[in-house]
Amino acid sequence: MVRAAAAKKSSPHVHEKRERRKSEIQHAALRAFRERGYHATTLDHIAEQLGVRKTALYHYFPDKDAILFECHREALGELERNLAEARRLKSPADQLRHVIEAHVRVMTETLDGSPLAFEVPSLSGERQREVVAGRDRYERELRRIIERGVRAGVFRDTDAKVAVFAILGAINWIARWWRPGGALSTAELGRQFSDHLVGGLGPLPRPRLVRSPKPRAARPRTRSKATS
Amino acid sequence: MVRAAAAKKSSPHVHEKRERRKSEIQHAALRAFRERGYHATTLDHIAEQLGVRKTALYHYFPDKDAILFECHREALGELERNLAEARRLKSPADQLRHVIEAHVRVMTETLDGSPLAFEVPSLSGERQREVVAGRDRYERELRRIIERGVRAGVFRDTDAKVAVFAILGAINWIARWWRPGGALSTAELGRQFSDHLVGGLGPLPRPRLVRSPKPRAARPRTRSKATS
DNA sequence: AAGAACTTTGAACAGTCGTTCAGTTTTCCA
DNA sequence: TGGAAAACTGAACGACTGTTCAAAGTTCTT
Repeated sequence: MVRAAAAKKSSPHVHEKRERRKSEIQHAALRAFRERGYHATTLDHIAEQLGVRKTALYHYFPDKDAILFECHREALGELERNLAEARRLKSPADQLRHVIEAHVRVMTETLDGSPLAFEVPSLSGERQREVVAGRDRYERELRRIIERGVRAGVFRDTDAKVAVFAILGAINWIARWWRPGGALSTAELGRQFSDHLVGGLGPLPRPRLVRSPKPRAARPRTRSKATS
Repeated sequence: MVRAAAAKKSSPHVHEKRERRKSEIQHAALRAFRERGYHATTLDHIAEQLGVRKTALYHYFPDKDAILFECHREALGELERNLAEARRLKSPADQLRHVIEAHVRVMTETLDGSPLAFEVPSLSGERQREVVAGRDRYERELRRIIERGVRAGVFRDTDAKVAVFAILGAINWIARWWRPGGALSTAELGRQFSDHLVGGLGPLPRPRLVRSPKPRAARPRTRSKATS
């Protein structure tokens, strides 16, 4: 115990170096997950990118799951930071715009285009619960922004839950087609996404063409309760 | 050879029954893939839902991959049929609206909410190539609709590629939160999606708030060439 | 009712991969 | 420079799971 305490404080920058290495491992893992997905990625794949045997990874993470978990923790942290920034803006439209553009930046720059969001179900037990809780917090906050926008009249009356899912789906899907070094800058991508996804919440410019003879009033008024 | 030919034509409705069973297997597989993803799904999981041992599946599909592949083929077929329907509509906005709503219907009703699109990389070799080719055809067609809308002035001048990715991302993500039996009808979900995603391509209702001092004209004019 | 065709089964195999661990190499500090 | 701490390795294990196959069970046809 005394030894452990002594070892812990022995040298601050040893611990720091270890953290840097952990981060390297995480990024190598993210790149591998992007190519093959979590389950199809072996520890050998990750280790190979680092010029190391897979057993070396166990000095930094207790198991494969933990690598994915740490990636999620970091990503969620960044997203929450974005939310905090957005809260300083006035209008719901600006807030939503900011969150979208910042989220796009996280997807492309921080996560290197990795499909982290796809791999939540790959986490097991307690870890999955924690990540899901964080994700739910984030989604709830986005929903609130939209609901305030609806109340303020800047957004069309819409199901906020569905709108948030549409927005996050579009963003998460970036992992499937965007690659670093593409012609499209992340800033421009973010801008186009926010134009598209925030703009789509505004009042409908044209009256919707009626496709069926049913009167529009017959449209059910239910608000969704999406299970899960 | 003669025997094989005779067996093939022996009875038409035997073949039909076999097809029905294949379809049952596919749907059981889809449900399993939804819960755990392709790689985390074992043949035992699929077989268990059918009250059968996993070896029985080999009478219908040569391997696990083939089950996923057949699901993809069917889904792509439906999507192409939707495109054909859309082509009969006049305006690009209506076409896009129709394709989106029909695609949402495929996601929820046909595919039972299964994340098929997530599992393209799980396919191997030749099969993956075929599915990717089909998907690319679909995406290209959507892009054309948007480009015509831009030329016609009903859509804002926007990068069609990015817009299509945003739309498909939102739709594919449905698999991650929608569950059969939810309060939201698939028709209503489709309508809200098309409102959101088509509406977002219209002219921006409000002038964009300038966040940085850089003049908007400085925005690069490049069209994206997303790698892959 | 009998035989053929179809369907399902149980056992077994083979390859993959996460994980453990004792020991070696490297790095760092006194 | 010597010794401790940290980083890494190689070998091996064990569980899982896709796949094969010969045989048993079932369904259908004549």
